[in-house]
Order: sequence, then structure tokens, then C-alpha cells
Amino acid sequence: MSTRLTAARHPGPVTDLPSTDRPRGTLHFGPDVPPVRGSPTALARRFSQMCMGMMVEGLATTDLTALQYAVLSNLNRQDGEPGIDQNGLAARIGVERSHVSVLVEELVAKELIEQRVNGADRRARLLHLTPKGEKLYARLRPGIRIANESVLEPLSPHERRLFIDMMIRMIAANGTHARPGARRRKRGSQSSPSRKSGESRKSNDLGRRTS
Amino acid sequence: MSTRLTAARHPGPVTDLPSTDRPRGTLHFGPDVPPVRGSPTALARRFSQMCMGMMVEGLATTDLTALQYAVLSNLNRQDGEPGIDQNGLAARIGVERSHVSVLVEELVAKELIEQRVNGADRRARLLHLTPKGEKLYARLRPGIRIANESVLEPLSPHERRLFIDMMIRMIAANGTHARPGARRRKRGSQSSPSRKSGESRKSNDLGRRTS
DNA sequence: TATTGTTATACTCTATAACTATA
DNA sequence: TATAGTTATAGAGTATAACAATA
Repeated sequence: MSTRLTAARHPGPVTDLPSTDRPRGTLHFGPDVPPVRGSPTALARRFSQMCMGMMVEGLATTDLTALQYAVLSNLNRQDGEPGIDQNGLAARIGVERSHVSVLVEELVAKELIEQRVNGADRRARLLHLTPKGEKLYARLRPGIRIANESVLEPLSPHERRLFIDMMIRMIAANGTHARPGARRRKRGSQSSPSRKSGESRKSNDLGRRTS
Repeated sequence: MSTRLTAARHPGPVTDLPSTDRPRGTLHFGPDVPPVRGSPTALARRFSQMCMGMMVEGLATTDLTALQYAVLSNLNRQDGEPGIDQNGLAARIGVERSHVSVLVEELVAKELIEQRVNGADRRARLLHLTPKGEKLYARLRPGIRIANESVLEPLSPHERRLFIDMMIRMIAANGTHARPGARRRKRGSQSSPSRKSGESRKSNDLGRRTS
């Protein structure tokens, strides 16, 4: 059984929800919008997918991935924190230290960032954008910002602030999960069949004529 | 330059934000919470990471991935839509048809779902949970639901409804992006160095003593 | 010719672990 | 011994394209 529901397109909250409960089951929208489940997880997935879609559009003229852009946005002098080390960057963008190593390598190869050894602690590498990196970020930022704003466009200005605020509160409260490693699962507890390439997937009969 | 800000821990909205603007730059929280950028995209990433963390915990006693569970939640008889075809499922969970093929194969191998050829259109496969699948979903659902609710716990009951509602409105409005394929980028516009295995990554000098 | 599902491939992101240099 | 970063490997998820069966 599925919860039928047509979402209000723009201004107010969806009003035909029982005020004592949230939608359960699968939510159905108009013809252009695929149905979604009403759980935070399912919505989070779609929402993030949506943001990534916007992001990729905004980066279409470059060869940057979303995370590579995230690095630039964390390190730039305009509104970032230049000079943080790789662990700090890992914490900020929410990826593993090892992944940061790779991201940094890629961006160094593109000559967009540089690593400087910290004089005080020669283990650490402090990260800065190169002039080329700053220039690229300055060029990209307006479009990305507009894309980000457009995601929130169905909300009223007050709701936009509230939405960001609620996100922040949930992330802050669940800090232990909102970071890499939270998703850890035992090694070797794999679920995919893990075929050798060469043996084909399935007989795939199921009543089809083998013509 | 970074926006310093200490998020209110529980009940009300964060109050020290200028009411005419949203936080820009990097947001700093307490010692247990890594900083985040204030853009919807960055928050979406963290939020989804958080939800996935919860999900993986809830699935820890199984060998299901988050998406495999999503399939069960879309097909079960309690609150799902049994009998939809694979394209319908793809639209609902927001993955490519080709990925659904793989997910279905994995779950069929676990004997949790089954494919039935549609009599009316022999191309389509209608999906149903097996009794084993229904049983597993019934066992898992309460824990997953509690995990999902716990994500929203920092919000007041009214805010929880509003948050879900806002998510739904944004997803509905941006329907063209909230689905796979929105993230498309030109093929071959790759960013990784794409090393041959055998040649090592970088000289990695940077002033380290080569002891 | 168009659509459903399958297979293959490649890339992005995530998770771990072992390792080096430095503290 | 502990920490910052590197390298390697594997799994999960995403993006495309070519194909077979069916419409």
C-alpha cells in the first residue's frame, strides 16, 4: 500500500498530510518526478543526488569532480581556510585521509593547489591554492553558488534559513555519524556474487522464448 | 576567512545568524563535530553520509547493502509497492536500470525477491518479495525506522514534518535532477592520472629527509 | 523503431590496512 | 608509541553503451 500524495508545487507546505504523522511508504508526485520513499534516508539520497546533478552542471566546463571542487572551496582565500593540513581537509569535506591524499595529488597535478611542509611539524602538509587555483575558483564560484541557491528555490526565504539551520543542527547532533568511517562494515561481509570475468551472469530464462 | 559559529545543541534554531543571510564559508561546531561548509551541497553530503551511517548500523546483522534494503522497502507488501517492474523500481530508488538489474540479481541469489514475467508485456519483469524476503523486511524495518527517526531527533515534532515537507518540495521541483543521469558528464573527461599499476605515484619529495 | 532488461566497462567515492617519515 | 601522510586493494555506487527479446 502506498501513500498517494501530490506535492504542492511552490509556496506553502504540503497541506494534505495528517498533522500528527509524517508520510510513510512511497510518495507520488507529478509525471516528471519519480516517486520517493518518505524516510529521511531516501530523501537524503535524492536530495544529495539533486545537488550533485547541479554541481556537475556547474563544473561541466572543467574537468573537476565534485570533491575536487569541494577541496578548492575549502582552501581558497575568498571564503575558505587556506593553510589547513590534509587531516583538517579530510574532516571538512568528510572523506578519508587516504582519499584526500589522492585528491591532493590530482589537484597538484592540475597545478591548482600546492602542499607546503609545516615548519613546526614536518609531518604535516599545509595546503594552499596556487594563483591558477584561486583564479579557477573565482571563476567557478558564482555559478556554483547560483546552482546551490536554485536547489532551495521552492522554499521561502525564511524557510531557506530554517532548512539550513535544521540541517546544521542534525549534523551537529549526529557528529559521530556525519563523518567517514561511520559507514564502516565488517570486511569480507560482501554481498555481490563476485564473479570471475569469463563466466556469464545468469541463465536468464524466466519463460522468455529462446527464439 | 571563515564564519565562526557554534550551533545550538538542541531545541531552537541557531539564533546568532544574521536574519537577512545564511551562513557562508565554513561552519565550526564543537570538538566532536568536524566543520562543514554551509552550502546545500556540502550539507546534503554530510546529511546523507549520516543517514547512510545509521542505515549501515541497522543492517549490521545482515549482508544487505543500503540499496538492497531500499529495494526491499519498495517491494514489500506492508508499505511498499509489490509488482512494479524494474524500470519502476529504478525510478523509485533513483538508480540506473542497469544497476537495478544487478541489484535484482543479487537479491534473487539471496532468495529475497523474485522476478515474474508480465503476461501483458513479456519484456517486463514484475518484482515481488519472497516469503523469506517479507520476513526479513519485517524483522529489519523497526530498527531502520528508529534509526531514521533518530536522525530527526534534534528537531521538534513540528520541525520534523516541516523538514520532510521541504525536502519533498525541493525534490519535486527539481525532478529532472533528482534522478540518475542528472549527474552525467562527458565520457573520457577524466581527471585521475590513471596510472599503470607498476609505476609508482609520485616522487614525493617536498623537503622530507630521504633518511 | 522503441522499450525492457542484460551485460560490460570505466570512473567516483568509500573503507581498510600496511607502510614511511616524523614527533 | 603516536600521528601525518602515502600506497594499495576491494567494495559500492554511478554513467554509458551495446545488445537481445519483445512490442
